Amino acid sequence: MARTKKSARSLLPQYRAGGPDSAIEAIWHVVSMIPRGQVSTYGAVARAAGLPGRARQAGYALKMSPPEMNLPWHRVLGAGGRIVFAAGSRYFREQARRLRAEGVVVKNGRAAASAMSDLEAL
DNA sequence: GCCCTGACCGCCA
DNA sequence: ATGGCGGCCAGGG
Repeated sequence: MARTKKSARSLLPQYRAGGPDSAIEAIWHVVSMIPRGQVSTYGAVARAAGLPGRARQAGYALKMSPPEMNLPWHRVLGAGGRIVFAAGSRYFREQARRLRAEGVVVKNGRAAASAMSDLEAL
């Protein structure tokens, strides 16, 4: 997927203004609610956003999220708590660093299951 | 509109 | 644990 910019980015004003009314906004909203020190997965986020089976959308939404939004993207992992970025890559290290910074145990690119939050309960 | 590429997922060999 | 496969769907060419 090559980069995009405007489409999703142009939704930021609406997101700030009101409640989620689009797939991307719903995802951003869910991610913003993951507690510090806890993590979730793309699939779970998508479900919680009312988009079951659309984990890819969650990834897309995060990729497109404006930095100014300061979403805790690092708390979103692949199935099983695995960091999806290529091991050793820049983002991989960045995510592991941020997670450990908030107390999440990361071993071999995988977060301890105990840190997995139950979005259903939010 | 068709084809390919993804910050994905679950199932099965 | 590892790899392949089909399913999912938005963008870009």
